[in-house]
Amino acid sequence: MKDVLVLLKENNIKITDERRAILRVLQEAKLPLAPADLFLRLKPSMPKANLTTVYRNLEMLEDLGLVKRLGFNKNYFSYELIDGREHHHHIVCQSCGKVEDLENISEKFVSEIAKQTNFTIEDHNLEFFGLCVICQKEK
Amino acid sequence: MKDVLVLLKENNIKITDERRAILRVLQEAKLPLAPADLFLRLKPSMPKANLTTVYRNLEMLEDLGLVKRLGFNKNYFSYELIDGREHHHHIVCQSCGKVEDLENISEKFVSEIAKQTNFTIEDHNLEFFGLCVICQKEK
DNA sequence: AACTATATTGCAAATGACTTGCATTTGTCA
DNA sequence: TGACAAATGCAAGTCATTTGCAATATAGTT
Repeated sequence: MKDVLVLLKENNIKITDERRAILRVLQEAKLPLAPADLFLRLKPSMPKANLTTVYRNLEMLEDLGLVKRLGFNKNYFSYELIDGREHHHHIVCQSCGKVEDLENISEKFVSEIAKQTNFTIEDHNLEFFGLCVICQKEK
Repeated sequence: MKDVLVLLKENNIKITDERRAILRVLQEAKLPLAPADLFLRLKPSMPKANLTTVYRNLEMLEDLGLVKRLGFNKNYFSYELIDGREHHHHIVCQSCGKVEDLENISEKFVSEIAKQTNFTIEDHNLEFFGLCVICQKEK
């Protein structure tokens, strides 16, 4: 968490209560949060939290590369703290909505695509959808 | 294209001028189109085309599995005709926006994820972003 | 501790993609 | 051709997200 504060300072970004709270909630959530959801979780400890500010801060954190925006929901984006985490992807249960992380997706795979297309690959998004173990049993 | 008309009939869906035109434009585009873009391309041959109808028809075509909705643009979805095409993915140039198809992504990859997570995998979205050959040279 | 420059916030209003209600029109099939 | 269900057009609504601007807070500097 130290690194984050340093990075903010380096970018002339002031450390406000709401920012600290947003970072904390993201960290505690351990799952991608939609702005509205983050806002709700912020409220208890920060009654004057403001949804607009949440949006602005998520955008700022994304620009700094501290947060990743994920588009697997139909009507809104979710945001996840990158912190020092490994690059990873997600698998989403289509029945209960649970999100699990996928670590260890081989980079070999990405370089294969680069070779195939001659693109320089800067980023990639891999999303998997299906039924988690619990929801499989409920069928 | 015959199969499409048969499928529509089987679902009590009427074949209207606008539907024929939408299918033709999607087919000619050979790339995913946003509803607004599709609407523009529709206009010349169909001056009374209506954006609401475009939305409604894309949704219907998606429900029938004739069209795939893609979310790699920030503010809107794009739609691509599936027709008889192989399941495939896309790589998007972050500079010029060009979209290329990726065929031959190994299914081995998907089954590996299934084993790792114990999910039943129903769907997946793989998107790659980078610089195409032309835009690499312009740097 | 007060001062200043600049960043941040809060609120209300705007935006823009997409959806919906409903009256009118059109396709299909007997 | 006629009847009925489905499709369309238009206007209005929805909802996530963005923006303008005035008020406030932060972080150096005196």
